[in-house]
Amino acid sequence: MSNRRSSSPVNGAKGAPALVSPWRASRERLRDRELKREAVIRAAAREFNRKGYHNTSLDDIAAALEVTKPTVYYYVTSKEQLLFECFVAGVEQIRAAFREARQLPLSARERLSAVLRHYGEAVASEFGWCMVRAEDQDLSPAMSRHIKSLKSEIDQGIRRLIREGLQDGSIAECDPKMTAFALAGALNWIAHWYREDQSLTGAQIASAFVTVFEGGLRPRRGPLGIESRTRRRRMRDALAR
Amino acid sequence: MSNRRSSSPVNGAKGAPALVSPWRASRERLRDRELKREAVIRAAAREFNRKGYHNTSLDDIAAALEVTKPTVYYYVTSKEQLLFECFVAGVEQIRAAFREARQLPLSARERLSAVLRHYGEAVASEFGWCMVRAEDQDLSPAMSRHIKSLKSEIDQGIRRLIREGLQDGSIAECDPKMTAFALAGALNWIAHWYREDQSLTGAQIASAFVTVFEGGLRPRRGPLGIESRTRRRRMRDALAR
DNA sequence: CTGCTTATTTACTCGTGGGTAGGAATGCTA
DNA sequence: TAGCATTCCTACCCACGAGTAAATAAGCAG
Repeated sequence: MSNRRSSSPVNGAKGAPALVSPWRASRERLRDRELKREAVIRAAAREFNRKGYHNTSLDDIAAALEVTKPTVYYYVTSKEQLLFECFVAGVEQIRAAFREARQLPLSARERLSAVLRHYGEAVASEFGWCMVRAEDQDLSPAMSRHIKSLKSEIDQGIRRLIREGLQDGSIAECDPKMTAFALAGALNWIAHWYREDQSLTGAQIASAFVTVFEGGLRPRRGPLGIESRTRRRRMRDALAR
Repeated sequence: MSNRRSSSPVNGAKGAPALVSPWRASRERLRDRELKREAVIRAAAREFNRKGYHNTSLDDIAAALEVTKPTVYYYVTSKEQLLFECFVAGVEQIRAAFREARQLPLSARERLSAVLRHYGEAVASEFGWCMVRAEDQDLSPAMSRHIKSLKSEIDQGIRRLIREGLQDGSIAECDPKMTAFALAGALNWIAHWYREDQSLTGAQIASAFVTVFEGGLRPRRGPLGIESRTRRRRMRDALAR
């Protein structure tokens, strides 16, 4: 980094100015700037995550970066935009999950499960809070519309996978709309409690959830093993009590 | 209502002053006051529900009641308390659901489903938003602790029912903690979208969710009917594509 | 009628926080 | 060296909203 300047004049003196373009420095500054901008957005995400959008001031975010408020404003235009960028960062992870799943040579249910696992990981990630809890109420009508359309896209993607599962027989009879709400809701909610209990990774939680969704609460009647029969007897006893 | 006062003097003139106690008026004023207080809390719940806690000013709440801000402060001591009262009103419905379910002579899974149905209705109710989205971050440490303990009580209640279901065999093998999170999360999330789509009642939504939870996504292999076999073939075809 | 209580108002205080103006470093270009 | 762009800071503005002081209206008690 710092030696660039000292070597530059030497090359320049040899008559090869094209080799070390004079634009290089400015390109690197641009890249620097982009990195800093991302740092601002990540810092905002962390603070929102910790204290909520309304309880986080731009002074807080600036302090977390060890700069002052106007510096933050040098990289973003408003607090609202900051939230929006965090939101988009989170949503992008989920959209990637859909693209990836589309390639998999699996039944629709298995593709859905793959998407849900990624979905859960995204919600437990740094931007999960912003993605899940960015309230339309906190944003201008224009941004609110934009966010709603992104959310709707994800919702429709899940419903579509469910419908495909109904078609290929890998998913049991159900109402796609309500089922999609139930699945997404369970995963979204992770953002509310994950902070407090980090004993599991996002991936582990998502997998546990998917297992519940796939199997359901009601026990499946396979060939009855010994413990299954015991259980059934216990239940009869309990009911007879 | 209004004729009571006109008849009072007549009774009083007959020499039966004890019959119309002089305290009665003040007792009624007290009751009036309580009714007004409840109206304030309900109005707050509605406004929070529409615009969120931070985007609702006490002036808004007052305006909704067609009074002024100090009047609201005559009935509650702070905005925080207002949110807290809304929260408690919501939670109380759920606690009632647990008490009720305890009496039912059913398997644990069925009792759990009954609780979840009431739970879903409560979340879709007037106070659902406040109950579900009251952020610890928005409240003083003392209230935050109080709210957390109430929430935890509900969580433990669900886990307990799940454990009972594992014991009596009515619930399939699962991790009680994660399963409770998944179920509660799906239902809690209703508060995020129910405003927008009121085509179903809270009870209908809750029932649809419970059906999904109980059955699971994976089809159950009963005696294969014609359509089940067709589905399986379709799936093989899809996979072979 | 007089005084006490309840209920509600008008008219404020004051802290907080989003956002900005304008200047000072820093460094690149000519 | 001057000159221009980038980056960051100090010092502000100002709107909004929680909460309050104090006055007023409306009953009711003696």
